Amino acid sequence: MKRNTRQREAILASLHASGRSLSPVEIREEASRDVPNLSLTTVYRQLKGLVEEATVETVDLPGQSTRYEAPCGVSGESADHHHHHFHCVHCEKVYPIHACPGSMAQLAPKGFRVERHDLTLHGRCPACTGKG
Amino acid sequence: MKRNTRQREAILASLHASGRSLSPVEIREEASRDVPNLSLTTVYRQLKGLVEEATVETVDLPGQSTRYEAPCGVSGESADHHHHHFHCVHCEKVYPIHACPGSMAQLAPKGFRVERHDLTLHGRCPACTGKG
DNA sequence: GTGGATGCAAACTCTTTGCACCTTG
DNA sequence: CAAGGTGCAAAGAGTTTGCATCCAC
Repeated sequence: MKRNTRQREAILASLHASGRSLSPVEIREEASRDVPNLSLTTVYRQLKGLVEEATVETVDLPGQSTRYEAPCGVSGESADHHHHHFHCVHCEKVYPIHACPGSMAQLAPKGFRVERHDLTLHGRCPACTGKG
Repeated sequence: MKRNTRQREAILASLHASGRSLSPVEIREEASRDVPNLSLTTVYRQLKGLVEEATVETVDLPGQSTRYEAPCGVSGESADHHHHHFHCVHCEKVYPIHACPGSMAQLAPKGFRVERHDLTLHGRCPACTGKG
C-alpha cells in the first residue's frame, strides 16, 4: 500500500473530513463521491494497510464491528493519543472524547495486572438530544 | 424457552460454574460434558431465550463477539447489577469486576447527554502474570 | 514496462433460520 | 398428545482471498 491511488486518497479524505470514527460501509459511502465505483474490498484492503503504517487507527466498541479514525491533530501529538469514545444510541455515530478518568488499575482485584483500559460512553449526541 | 431440557440445564450449569463470561463456543465445550451432542444452534437459541427472560446477561467487549454470564450473587442484588470486566490479553478469559469509577458524564463535551458507560480493563489475570 | 492496486466473485467465519424429528409437561 | 425444543443443513451478514485486469511510478 504505497501508491497514491484515487481510492486511497478518497478513503483518507473521508476519514479526515468526518472528524469521527467511521465503519467500512460509511467510508465507502463517503469516498464513493470521489470514486464512484469504489469497492468495499478496496476499502478493507486500504484500511488494513493504513492501520499497519499507523496512518489510521482502529476503534473497537462493545457490540459493534471495527470502525476507523484518522488520528486527531491535538497539539502536535501523534498517532497514539490516548482517548475514548462516545456512542450515540440514536444516530449510531461515534465521536472521540479527548478526556480520560485516569488509571483504572485500582478497580481490579489483587493479582490482576492492568495494562490498558477502554471506556465507551453511550447516550445522545447534540443533534439527537431532542429526537425520538 | 420454558422447558427444563437437559441442554438448558447444562448451559446454565456451565455459566454458573465458570464464574466468568463465556463465549457460545466455550459454553458448548463446557456443556458438552453433560450433553455430548449439544449443538451450537441450541446454545445460541437457549442464550437468546435466557437473555430475554433476564436469567443470563450479555457481555460485549471491544473487538470481541458477544459473551454471556450468569448474574453475580452479590448480596441479594438481582440481574442487572452494574459492573465491568477484565480481559486477560494472554489467556483471553473475561472476569467480572465489581467496582466502578462512578459517573463519567463530566468527560463528554457540552451538548452530549451521557446515559451509560462501558469500561473494560485489559492486562494479565493472576494465572497469567508470569507467562509468555 | 512492471509490480502494486483494484474489482469481481468465491471462500470463510459467526450467527440465524427452515424443517423434520424428538421430548417435556 | 401437543406445544415447544433439538439438530442438521442451508441461508445471511460481515470480512478476507484468488485472480485477471488496470494504472501509478
